[in-house]
Amino acid sequence: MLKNVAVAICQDAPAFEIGVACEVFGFDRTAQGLPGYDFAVCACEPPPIRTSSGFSIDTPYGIERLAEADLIIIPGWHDIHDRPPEALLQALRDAVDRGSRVMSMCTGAFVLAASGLLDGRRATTHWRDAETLARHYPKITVDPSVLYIDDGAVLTSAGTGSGIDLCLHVLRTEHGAGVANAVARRMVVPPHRDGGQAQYIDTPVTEHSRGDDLSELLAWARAHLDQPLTVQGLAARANKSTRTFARHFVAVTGTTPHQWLVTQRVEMAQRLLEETDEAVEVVAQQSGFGTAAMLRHHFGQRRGTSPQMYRRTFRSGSRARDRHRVLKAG
DNA sequence: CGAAACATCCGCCACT
DNA sequence: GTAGTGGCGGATGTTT
Repeated sequence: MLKNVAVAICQDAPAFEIGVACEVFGFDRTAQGLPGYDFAVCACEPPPIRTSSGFSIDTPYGIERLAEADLIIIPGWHDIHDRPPEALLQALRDAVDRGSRVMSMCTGAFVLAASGLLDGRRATTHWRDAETLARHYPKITVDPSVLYIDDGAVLTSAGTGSGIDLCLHVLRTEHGAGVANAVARRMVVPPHRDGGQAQYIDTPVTEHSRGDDLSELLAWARAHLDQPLTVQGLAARANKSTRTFARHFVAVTGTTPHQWLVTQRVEMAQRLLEETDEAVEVVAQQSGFGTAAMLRHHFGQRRGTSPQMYRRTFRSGSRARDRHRVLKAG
C-alpha cells in the first residue's frame, strides 16, 4: 500500500517535474475522499537546491528521508554524463530491496540506470536521450517509443508531460481508475494515457478539441463499445478509406484505431469491475470483448492481472480506504 | 495450449 | 512542385 512518497532532488533540479510530483502526491485531497500521502521533497545535496529555472528550493528533508519512502521519484537529472551521488544510488537500491518502488521522469532514468536498478529491465526516457541511455547501459532494454514503462519495482517515463501520465498510472494501479480519474479531473488533465502510447504525436491536438469529425466519431465509438466495431466500419462512418482513416487516426491520437478500441474496452471493463458486481462474463459482454477469455487476454496484457484478481484487490483496497475515511471524518 | 482463419497496420507507390 | 488520398502486399497481431 502506497503511503509514503519522496522526491529526490539535487542541484539544477527540473522545476516542472518536481511540481508534477507535488501536485499528484503532495496535495492534500483527503477532504474529497481521495488518498493522502506522507510526502517530502528531499535534498540529496546541501540545501538550498537550485532549480534549472533559476529559483531555489529550501526543504527540511534530506537524503535520509528516502529510507521511509514507499515510492521514490527522480524528477530528472541535470547532466546525463554526470554520475549521481553514491549515497543517492544506494538509497534507491535499498528502497527496491525493501519492496518499495522507484520512478523517474525524463532524464531521471539516468540516475536509476547509474544505480544498476534498470539492468535487465525495460525502460524509457526522453526520446532525445534514449540512444545515449541505450549506449551507456547496454543491459537496459530502452524503448524510446512509449510514454512510460511500469516494470514493477522500477518505473520510467519519457518527456515532462508523460511524468503526469506515469504518476496517474501509479494512482490507477494503487487505488483504481476512479481515484486516478478524480485526481486527473482536479488537475484538469486528460484522465488516462496508456503507457504504450507514442511519444510523438504529429498533430498537437487532443481528442476532444475542435469539432473535427474524428472527435465526434471517437465519442460515438466509446458509446457503442459493447457492439462489434471494426476499423473498416469506423472508416466508413468517417467517409474515408481504411488507409486514410488509419493515417489520420494515428496522427491525431497517437495510436492505431484497433489499439485505441482495445484500450477503451479495457478501461470500460476496469470501471465495470470496480463499480459493479457483474460476472466477468457479463463485463466482457458489456465492454465489447464478447467472451471472458478475450477480456482476460487483453486485460492481462494491459493491466498485468486477471479481471477477477483486479476486482478482488481493488475492492479490498477501497474498503480499507473507506474505513480510513470514516475514521478521519469521525 | 497451439494452429488455422482472419483483421490490422504500414511502407511503397501511383494518382489526383 | 507539394499535399493529400487510397490500393496493394506482406509482416504482425487478433480471434476462433
